[in-house]
Amino acid sequence: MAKRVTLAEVAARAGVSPITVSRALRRPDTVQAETRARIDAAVAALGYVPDPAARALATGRADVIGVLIPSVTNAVFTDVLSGIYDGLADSRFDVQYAITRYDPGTEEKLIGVFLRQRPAGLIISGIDQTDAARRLLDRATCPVVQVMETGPDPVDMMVGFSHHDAAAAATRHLLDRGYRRPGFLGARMDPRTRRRFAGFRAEAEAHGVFDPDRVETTEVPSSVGGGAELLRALLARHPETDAVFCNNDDLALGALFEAMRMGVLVPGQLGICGFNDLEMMRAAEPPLTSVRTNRFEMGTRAAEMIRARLEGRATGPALVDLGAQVQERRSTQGPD
Amino acid sequence: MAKRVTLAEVAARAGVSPITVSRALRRPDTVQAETRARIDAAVAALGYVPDPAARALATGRADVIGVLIPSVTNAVFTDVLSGIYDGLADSRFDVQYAITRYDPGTEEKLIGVFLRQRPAGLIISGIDQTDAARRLLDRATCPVVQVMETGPDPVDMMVGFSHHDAAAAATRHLLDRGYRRPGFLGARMDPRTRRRFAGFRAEAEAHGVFDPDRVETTEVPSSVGGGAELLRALLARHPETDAVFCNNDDLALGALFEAMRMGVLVPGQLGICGFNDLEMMRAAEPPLTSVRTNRFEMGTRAAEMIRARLEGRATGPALVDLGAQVQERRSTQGPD
DNA sequence: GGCTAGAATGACAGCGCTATCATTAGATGA
DNA sequence: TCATCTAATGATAGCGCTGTCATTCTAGCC
Repeated sequence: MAKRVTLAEVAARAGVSPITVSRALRRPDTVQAETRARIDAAVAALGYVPDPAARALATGRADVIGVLIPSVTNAVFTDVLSGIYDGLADSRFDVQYAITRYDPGTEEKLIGVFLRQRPAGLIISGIDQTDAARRLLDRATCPVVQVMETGPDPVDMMVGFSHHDAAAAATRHLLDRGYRRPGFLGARMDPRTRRRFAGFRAEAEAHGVFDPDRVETTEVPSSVGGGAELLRALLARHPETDAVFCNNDDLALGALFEAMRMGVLVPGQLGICGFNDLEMMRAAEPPLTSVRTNRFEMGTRAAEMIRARLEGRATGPALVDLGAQVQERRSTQGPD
Repeated sequence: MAKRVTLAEVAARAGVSPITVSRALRRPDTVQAETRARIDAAVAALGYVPDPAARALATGRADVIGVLIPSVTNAVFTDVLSGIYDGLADSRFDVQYAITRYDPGTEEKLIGVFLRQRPAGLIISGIDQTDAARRLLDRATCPVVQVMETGPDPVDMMVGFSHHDAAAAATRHLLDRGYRRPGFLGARMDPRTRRRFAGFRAEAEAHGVFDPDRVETTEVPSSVGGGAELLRALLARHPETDAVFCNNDDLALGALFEAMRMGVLVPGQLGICGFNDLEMMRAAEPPLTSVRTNRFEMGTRAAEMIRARLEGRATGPALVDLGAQVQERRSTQGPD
């Protein structure tokens, strides 16, 4: 591989001491312009790149932002990841991520592993950490951001939205459009999913239209095919159902296809509303109503909050609620 | 944060020297069972976790597998990433990824950054590295795996399939089913996309049915909405088109929805074939034909190849072709 | 001229771990 | 019994960098 070039070699070539090179690289303003120029030339000539491990050992800090997400094959999380990556693009920080597989125990273990590396910052998904994980985080000396949702008692900072309220708003939209026998389709009932269900339920109950038997859920991960199955099962039991709030867009898309197969007209006989507002929702036929969650921005904001803290800049509020917006489309135009 | 516990503290508690603790952790068989037991107890009692930076500095090797992918919001790559992650799950290695944004220059830079950390292994996407990147990789002292496709002259190891041949097979399938005026829809014409187009073209030409004017492409990233637009544009110019080979599944889904909007019957008036065989293809109505690319397995195999090399186990062939399989579904059943 | 403040640079030690060689204790064989 | 070998453990140094303090130099001032 590329021959290792050390600070000392750069220093020798520039005719200065290693520590001066180190300074020139990290705080250029503390080194005379002329010296800096010689050093820069030597760096370029030798193709020097600092060794992150040595730096981490010497400073007791790694220039790493750790990110914990449940899954990397779920677009919801990769959108956030992408935002984080973007928000850190022109910084000295690297993103290092790990996957919890929706398991709090795994998350707890990974938090420990990350903290041992003294990361510059930590971004974790959601608010459902174990007690032990919570204690670890409370003692962390780096900024911590919880993303994906808002809730009481943040560890440190938080960017997200209320899944309960977002689901309630979507449900209200269905009722506003005249649907009266709404059902709920859900897969992989993780905590956020449950809070969405709670929002659906609360709103439906407030209008006296909640029927626990029109709730169709499964523990398996969500998928388009799963959405089709859930709708089929629900309509078999409750053909009177006139709308479904789907826990996410994959399920909604599956529901749409299944409705087509069954000859059920959308939106006339069945309203369909998804959650997350993936790009495909707008392009579907009929276009599918969904709830826009600002995932990319969640990532960029989380990154920015950490950077502001680390760079000693003024930080905004510690809790940022990005809200969620019901994107009304034809699939919930109302019953015939 | 968790108080730092060093090797020395563990050693003191176990009544041995630090180096013995180090050995007990890394090569337990070289330490007497009784000693090891004392050490393990001390490790557990103190909650010791090794400092990766110090280890990397001392060994000149980081226990990191670097992964370079073009994008993290494209399911194609995250499936591979997920496979890699899975294949490394019970190992001492961490995955560290970086995003090239489909830009060879960025990729080149990132390869340099990664190599500087002396990773245990490197996984990169595709075969279109710059000359400079290629030179860097050739001099790398760690295993390197190119994933996503196969090609001549691997840097080291390779797992993938021929995009050209896979596209040709899909095209042949369309022709076998009786379609005679096939078109091509493509977005973000990166090198792999181009090779798929070349496969389509070669096969269509071999059957005398290629018309360069039935090719509709755009440079913007692919999306469902984009697929709809491309199909609309193609059919506006060439209403005689009786089938489309779509460069990926998003485009195919968009094409399906657009066909619905236009009242074009699928598969009777228009056959639609996608690429990658995402889960939704099977669940669509009509179910959409696509080309299965074994992305998760690509990841696990790449991880396994690196592990085998690092652990000195017998390595299989350096070039693994996982092929790609046309999944025939109703959307290409044939014209009326 | 002598003194001081501040800017620029350097010397030194050490971060936590492991590679390398050295040492010790016990086993083996003639 | 003594040399010889092997297994187990230890002492030492150093990976590449940066924190801390020390030193040098220049400019400015009375």
